[in-house]
Amino acid sequence: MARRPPSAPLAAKWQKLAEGRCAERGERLTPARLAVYAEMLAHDRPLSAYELIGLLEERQKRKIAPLTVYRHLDFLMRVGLVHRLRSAHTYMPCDHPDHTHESQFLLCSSCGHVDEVESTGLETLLAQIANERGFRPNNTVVEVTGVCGTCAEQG
Amino acid sequence: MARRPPSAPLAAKWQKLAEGRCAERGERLTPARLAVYAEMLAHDRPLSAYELIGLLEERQKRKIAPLTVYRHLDFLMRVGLVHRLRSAHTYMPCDHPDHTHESQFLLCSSCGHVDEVESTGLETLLAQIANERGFRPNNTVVEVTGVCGTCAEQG
DNA sequence: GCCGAGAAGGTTATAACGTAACGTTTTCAC
DNA sequence: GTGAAAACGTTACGTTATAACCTTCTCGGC
Repeated sequence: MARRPPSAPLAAKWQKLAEGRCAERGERLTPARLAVYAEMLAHDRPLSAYELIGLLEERQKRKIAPLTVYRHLDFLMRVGLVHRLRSAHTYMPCDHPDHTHESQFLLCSSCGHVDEVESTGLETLLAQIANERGFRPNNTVVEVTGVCGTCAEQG
Repeated sequence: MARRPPSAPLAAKWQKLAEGRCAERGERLTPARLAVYAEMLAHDRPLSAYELIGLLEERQKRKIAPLTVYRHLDFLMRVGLVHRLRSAHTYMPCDHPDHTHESQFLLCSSCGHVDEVESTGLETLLAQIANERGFRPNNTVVEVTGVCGTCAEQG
């Protein structure tokens, strides 16, 4: 890459965490990948791949192909920095990037907020259910759509 | 509709259950809706909306618009006869159509088989997690992708 | 330094999934 | 029969995701 593309501002703390996560796995956190991650962190809500494309194009003043962003998203999910929300066809940064884990999500259909939950009890129970059936889990999706506490109070 | 469209053969038992389910809710199980349901029952695997369109077009020898099938699928999901698998963008008939319930799914990435599980323990736990956060659940997706017992044995 | 292998990135095109807007037909209570 | 609501059809479109292929970059070994 001739020049590093302009990126959203990224708190040093997050960048360190991201670099560490990639280094652990012998993966490369390239500027292009970092730019996608930074763009996601710059917004406090889940973004669709095409929203990301639009934001990145605006920031970098150039055309970006869908495949490019999808590849970066795949990478970021592989190293555990990003989650995909299948119910909403959106992606969001992991709220607990300091360790690898399965997550569960509570998606508010009113305000769009997503609460990332880590319930070991739930994970254990799911593992048990799979185990009873000789099933070897690979990837688990737990997404609850509804109305969050804040929105529920407001009517 | 002038003539009832030719449908996949449908065991009387399933049709009775489907009619019962619709009657309970004051919903109409029209021939077009039944045709979609029957097509799904005629295959022992989850089908995508567009696979369904193809199968129905072949059987009925006429063009069918995507929207038509999506509407019928929405109806069938609303009355609880059909589930949507978000991980796979597919739809399958409910394995326990004799009562309403939340389901969890084990999807085998090797043979494509889907095991529909009903764990009240899991439902309770999910309800508890939501409740602790003041969250009012509306729809819950639990999908575990992996390798089923049969495929795991075969290597 | 340089060179080769593999990872990463870019480009074009297209497949797959899903919905909007609008008008017509059917059903059913009255 | 008649009016209202549900169901259905048609055209067009928007969104999400991947295929195939080629170029560029990175990094270890010489």
